[in-house]
Amino acid sequence: MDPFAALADPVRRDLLRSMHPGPRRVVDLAEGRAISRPAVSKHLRVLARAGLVSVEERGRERHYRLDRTALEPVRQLVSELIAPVPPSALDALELEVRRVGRDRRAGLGDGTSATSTTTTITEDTA
Amino acid sequence: MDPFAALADPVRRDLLRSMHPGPRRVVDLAEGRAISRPAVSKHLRVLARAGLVSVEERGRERHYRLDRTALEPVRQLVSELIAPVPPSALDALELEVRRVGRDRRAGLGDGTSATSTTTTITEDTA
DNA sequence: ATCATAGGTAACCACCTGGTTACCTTTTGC
DNA sequence: GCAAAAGGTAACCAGGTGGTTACCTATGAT
Repeated sequence: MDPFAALADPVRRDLLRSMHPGPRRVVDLAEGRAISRPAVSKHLRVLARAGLVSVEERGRERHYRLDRTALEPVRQLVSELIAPVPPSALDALELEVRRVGRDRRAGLGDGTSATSTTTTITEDTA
Repeated sequence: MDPFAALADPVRRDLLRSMHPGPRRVVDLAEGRAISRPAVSKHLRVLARAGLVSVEERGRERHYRLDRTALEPVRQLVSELIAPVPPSALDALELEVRRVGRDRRAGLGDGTSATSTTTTITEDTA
C-alpha cells in the first residue's frame, strides 16, 4: 500500500492529524470516531504498511507515531504538478501545439476557435 | 470523489504528469498505456470530478488540462503534517505526556523503559 | 489471583473500483 | 456521401475495501 492510497481515506487522514502533535494510543485514536476500534486498528495497519506511522509498544499499549518521511513522495508529486512548466519542457509543449496545428491544417484561420469550450466538471452528486 | 482518492491510483497520477506540460487529447493520453482507452476515459472522468482536470472540447477531440488548484487540499495536508508541532499545540503534547505518566504512576523510574520497542513496519509483501 | 483494559485477528458482508468488450454518436478527411 | 477517427457509455466481472461482531492474548490494577 503506497502512501497515496493510504491517504485516500478520510478516516486515515484524520488519524494522521491526531498523531501530529505526538504519539497516540489506539484507544485514544478510536475515541472520538464513529467507527469501531477494530476498524481503527485496520486503518492503522494500512498506515503502518504505507510507512506513514511507526509503532512503539509500551506494555499493553501501542503508541502510533506519525512518520513524516513517508509523505515525501506525496509532497514531491504535488510540487512536481504545481510547478510551472520547466523551460526544458517547453519544447515538448511547442511540439504538441505544432502537431495539433498539423491535424487541423488549413482549418480555422485564427486560434480563436469558435467551437472551443472549456468545461470544468463539478461534482454532480450522482 | 475528492482529490486524495483521485490521486490514489498510479495510472491517474501518471495521467496528470502527462498533462503537466500542457493539455492532451484522450488518444494521446491512452497511447503508451497498457490499459484500454475506455479505462483511460474512466480515469479521466474521475480526475474531472475531483476537479483535477478540465476539458476543452475541440471538435471531435477533447483536450484534458491539469487544474492545479484542486491540488491545494493535498498540498495543505502534507505541509500540515510535515510541519513541526506548532508552539500552540505544545500544551496538548504536554498534557498527553503527563497523562501517560499518570497512567503508569510509580512504574519505571526513568523513561528508558526496557519494554519499549519502536517498530517500523515494512511492507511484508503479503 | 482475578478482573479489567488494550488491542490484534478472523470471518463475514455490502459495496466500490478498475478492468474488459461491445456499441454508439459526432466530427473530420477524402 | 462515406469511411475513419475520437471518445463517451453500458453491461459485466473479479477483486479489493471498509465496516461489522465475536473472540483471543497479554498486560496492568487491586
